[in-house]
Amino acid sequence: MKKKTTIYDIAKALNITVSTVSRALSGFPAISDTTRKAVVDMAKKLNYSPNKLASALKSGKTYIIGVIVPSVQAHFFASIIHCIEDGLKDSGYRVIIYQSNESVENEINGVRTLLEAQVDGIMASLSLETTDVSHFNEIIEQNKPLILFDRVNTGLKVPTITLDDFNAGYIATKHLIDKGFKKIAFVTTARQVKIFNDRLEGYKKALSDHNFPVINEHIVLGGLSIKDGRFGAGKLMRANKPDAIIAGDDFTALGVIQKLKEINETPPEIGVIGFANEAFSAYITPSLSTIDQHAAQMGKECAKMFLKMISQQHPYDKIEHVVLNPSIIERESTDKRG
Amino acid sequence: MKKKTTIYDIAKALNITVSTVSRALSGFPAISDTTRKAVVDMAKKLNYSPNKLASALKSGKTYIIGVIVPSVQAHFFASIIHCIEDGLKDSGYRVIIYQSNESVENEINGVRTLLEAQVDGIMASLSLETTDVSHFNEIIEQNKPLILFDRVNTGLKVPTITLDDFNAGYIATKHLIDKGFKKIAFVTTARQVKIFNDRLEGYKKALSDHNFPVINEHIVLGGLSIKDGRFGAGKLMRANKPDAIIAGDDFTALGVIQKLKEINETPPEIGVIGFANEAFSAYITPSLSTIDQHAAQMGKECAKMFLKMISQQHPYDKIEHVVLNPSIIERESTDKRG
DNA sequence: TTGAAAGCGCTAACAA
DNA sequence: TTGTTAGCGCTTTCAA
Repeated sequence: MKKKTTIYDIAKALNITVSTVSRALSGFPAISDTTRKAVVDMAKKLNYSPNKLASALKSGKTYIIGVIVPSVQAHFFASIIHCIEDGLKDSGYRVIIYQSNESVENEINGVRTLLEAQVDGIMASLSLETTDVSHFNEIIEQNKPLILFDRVNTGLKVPTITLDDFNAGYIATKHLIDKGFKKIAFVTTARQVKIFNDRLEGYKKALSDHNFPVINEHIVLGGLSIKDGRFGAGKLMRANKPDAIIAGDDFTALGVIQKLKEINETPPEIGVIGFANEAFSAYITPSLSTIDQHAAQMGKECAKMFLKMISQQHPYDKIEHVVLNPSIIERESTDKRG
Repeated sequence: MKKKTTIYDIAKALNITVSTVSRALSGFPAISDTTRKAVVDMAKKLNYSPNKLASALKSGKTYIIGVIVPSVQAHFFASIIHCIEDGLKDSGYRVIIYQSNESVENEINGVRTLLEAQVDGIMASLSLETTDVSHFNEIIEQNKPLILFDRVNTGLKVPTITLDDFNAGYIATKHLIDKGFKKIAFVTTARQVKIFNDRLEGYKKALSDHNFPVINEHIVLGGLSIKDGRFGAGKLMRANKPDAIIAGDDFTALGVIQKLKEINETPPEIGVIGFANEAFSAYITPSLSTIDQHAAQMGKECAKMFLKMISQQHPYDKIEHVVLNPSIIERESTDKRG
């Protein structure tokens, strides 16, 4: 195994000192063009590759930022990550991803691991399990930027990028009302997570704004998954049948649709709408109406926010909260005719 | 901004030396229990968090391995990553993901970035653009494990984990033949990428094994996407119409199905099968028959291979090639009755 | 414009 | 069982 070349090798070969080499390589201004060229050429010749670890150890900056998400298998988070990377790469920052798999324990581990890796900042979307958020405090204490997105928690005094989920719930409901549905049910998670609560509240508000009663047995609290969707739809259709169902996310909506098809109430006979615009939502039959959560924009805003925070001398000098507006994507599953 | 605690702070507080602290913290055996306990307690008290950078710089091991994939937005790669992480976490290794977005340039950058970050090894699946693979040589020269998976290249003398794609193409074709389809077409990429070539060859072999002619105009070479699928299906249905279409991947198959539905040749009237078992494939209408690529198993094998490589004194002492067998998932799109 | 030298936080060989 | 000390490869202050 051949020894890796360091700036010492370059220095020795050119009979200059490491400081000169370091300066030449890092674009320091006060360097003669000849020296710089000689160094760069020699670096290439010796096949030099900088050790970012050493640089980071000395300078205290790794140019790596950590992103904690529940799972990259959800299209929404994959998109966000993609856009965060995109928005950050011109500034030389790289992203490292940590998946919590919806477990607080993993999330705590993630924060620790990323901090030990000396990341320059962290962006996170909370796991469904997370209620206590004290494990994030260490980031703030180290004065490193922490940005929460989508699944946030008001207990932390940090910038957030969110969707207006109350409004998301509201417009989903209003859309169904506008389409002529009169008995609208809601299948969602029993967990006390802000964004899901907000959607439910938006639903209730929309109902009462339009003089519809909020019927308790029309709200099914369970989980969010295809299975939960099937279960929820089954339960709803057994008694006091609704004529439309809002599902907490697109996976759940898919389960609802499957169940409804099985019992010959194929949407839009019963209207169905979801949240998140997953990859499959446009392609199932009937295609699923859903609320678009603007993953791309959310990722972009995260990147922008991070850049803004490190440009301030104190990252938490002013804490901004960006709220994006959801929009509805109308497809067949709510397209009731007549 | 308060100063971070280091092992020096712990040493000072306990009136011992840093080496003792280091040993106590890293589970070195020859340490008295009292000292160890004192150190651990003090570490907790001072809220100590190790600087992995410094440790890595000194020890030469970061316990981070880099994974280069075309995109995490493809369900297949997201699953693989998940399983790689899973198989590696017990050994203390973390994964950092780099997306090539199907561009060689990004791939080259990825290798460089990961190497500069001093990863302990790299796993990669090649971009569609990649033909020259010399940028991977540096990894081998540094004697670090490199494992290629799924989209591999025989030019590199490294372990590989692949699917038997020839067989994948063969069984997809055979499945259609068994179902009674007689004029089977193939829509795939024009790029010379091994796995796609292999599938096509498997298709040809299956045809000739069953005494069907290989008809040139039944092979449409373009790209792989929903759009390409629509285009391919359109082109095929214009002249010398096939009665079944194999698509290079599930996205392309989705496009094919969309087009066929539009012209009232809804599958399985015309049979359609894809590759990859994407997230949506089970849920579209008709549900899509496809070839399962065993992402989970592939990820597991990658992790296993890496662990094996680092356990040898020279990672490339013996180079293994793991080939997984594809299996077919039969759904509605090929379920021709009578 | 360049050099000398200290040190980032940790590990590990050697000594005691 | 613990201490001493020399680095890992780089950046950066101070001096020349």
